[in-house]
Amino acid sequence: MIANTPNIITTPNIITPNIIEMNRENRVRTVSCHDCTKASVCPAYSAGAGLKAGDSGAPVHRNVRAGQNIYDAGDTFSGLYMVKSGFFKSSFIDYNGILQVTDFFFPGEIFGFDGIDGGHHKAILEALDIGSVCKIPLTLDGRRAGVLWNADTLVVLLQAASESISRDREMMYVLGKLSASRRFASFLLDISRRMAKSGFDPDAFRLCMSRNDIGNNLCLAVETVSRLINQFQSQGIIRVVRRDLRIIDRRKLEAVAEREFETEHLIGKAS
Amino acid sequence: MIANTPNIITTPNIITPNIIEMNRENRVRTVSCHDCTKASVCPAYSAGAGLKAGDSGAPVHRNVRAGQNIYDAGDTFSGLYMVKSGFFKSSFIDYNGILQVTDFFFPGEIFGFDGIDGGHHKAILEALDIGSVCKIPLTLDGRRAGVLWNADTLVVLLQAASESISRDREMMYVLGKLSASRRFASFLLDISRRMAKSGFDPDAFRLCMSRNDIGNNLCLAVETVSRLINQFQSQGIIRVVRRDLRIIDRRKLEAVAEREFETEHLIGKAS
DNA sequence: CGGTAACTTGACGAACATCAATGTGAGTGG
DNA sequence: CCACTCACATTGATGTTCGTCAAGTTACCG
Repeated sequence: MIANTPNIITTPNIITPNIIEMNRENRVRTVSCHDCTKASVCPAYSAGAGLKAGDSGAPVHRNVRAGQNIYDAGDTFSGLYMVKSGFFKSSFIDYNGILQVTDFFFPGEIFGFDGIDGGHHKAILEALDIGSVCKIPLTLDGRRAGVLWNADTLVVLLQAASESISRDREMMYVLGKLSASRRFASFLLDISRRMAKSGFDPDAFRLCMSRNDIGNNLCLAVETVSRLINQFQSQGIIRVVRRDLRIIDRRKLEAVAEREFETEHLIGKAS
Repeated sequence: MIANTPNIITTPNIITPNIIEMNRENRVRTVSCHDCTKASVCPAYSAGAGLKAGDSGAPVHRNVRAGQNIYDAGDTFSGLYMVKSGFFKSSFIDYNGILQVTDFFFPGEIFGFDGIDGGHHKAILEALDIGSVCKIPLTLDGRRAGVLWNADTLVVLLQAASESISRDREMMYVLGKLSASRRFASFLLDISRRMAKSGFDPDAFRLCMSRNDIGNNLCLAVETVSRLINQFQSQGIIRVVRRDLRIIDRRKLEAVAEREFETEHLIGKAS
């Protein structure tokens, strides 16, 4: 999918690793890691600081349109990805052929861990909008890391993996133990938090995914999600127009997520 | 909890790293990593091969009794643990004070990742039986790994973390999408597989955890677990006497887990 | 033994899925 | 500019799974 080394254009900037950016299919431009707004959270930055453009371990930038896949299930693992802009969806197809949305990714976040164990990606990674990612090449042949990788970098990766584990644990809890309304409230708060972390307004944002994706991710029927949106809206907690969402009463939303606030069970009841 | 360096007893064996074993409180004995049956799957083995007993990075062996904790929520992260024998339970307490059983660990498996992100353990790790673990000291001050750790070792850890992520994803799927009977069937198959991997009989083993723990882990009521055990038993799939379980018809168990086999919905129905 | 924790069994209802029908808006093409 | 389409979203009616409550039963440990 990503042209790895062949199309690399060497630029005057040879002190810092260069990034190949592909605009609409074949247009590419190189960017310096130093200019990257995500450098502070990027494991490639510390590791690649001494790399030259064209080195096999140099990060590769890629632009995508909505609906495009970064990788598919079964693709050979060849590195991790840092979201530079846009929003991404991670899903996989279970042995019954049913799609399962496992996660969403926001700018500044790292994905691709699903490919380390076993050497092949288990998930499908799809762009939900126009966006860009930076691929951090990483080879794990046997037990030896790619030559460009030092212990410091791997610690950063280990920390990212650990964060991913923590989030998954949280998610297991949400799926297993929480009612539909608490799940949805938790979901909104999580999105809001990550939006803020990515530099967006935590109280007014555009839901980048469909109701279907939300339902799938929370393991709720689409209809339930729809009803919850309405319920929250009529309770003055949020305000939604299509996919644009505004959190009106964050306190109340948190209360719902933590059960302090008993939501009227409008769902599944004959009115 | 674990005395780290003070009680180390240096032995004649100084070529390989030595392990401190503490029997009933204060009795300790040193063991060589070379004699360890889990060396092939242990990240400490490759990393520690050149260490001497007493070195700060040397693995530390510890024996535990049922009910003892390896670490508690909030404990400072100081390393990962490899299960040498026995069975362990990982749980945490959510912000509502409710206990959530997240995982079980079998001989040869590694736990402790919950402490890497943030530097403090989020989980409580309890021994379900008499057993022993080997602590693999690992410090992550800032972004720098403990001096004894090389890139190779960290790759092993990264792979273990990735496996943990894969397992968690699987679990999210189980919790969110599967019916009670499919969950329980999946649970039994998972236990069986891991039992086999640990060198036990995959078809006849002792459930090391209580019904309560199973229910909690699968996010099912204890009563439901009890009913499912009965149901599976009357369908000739398993045979259970207290905690001793035998898989009679593995094919059928797999079919239940994958929905091919429609379990009679004996539950919640007036007979 | 007797007391407690673990487990089983039954009855009932609530929460949510499912089914079905309708609404809505972004494209597309004339 | 208007019809047409198609995916996405809403809304209502009905049914099933599983949690909850309650009352046993059994093992276990002093």
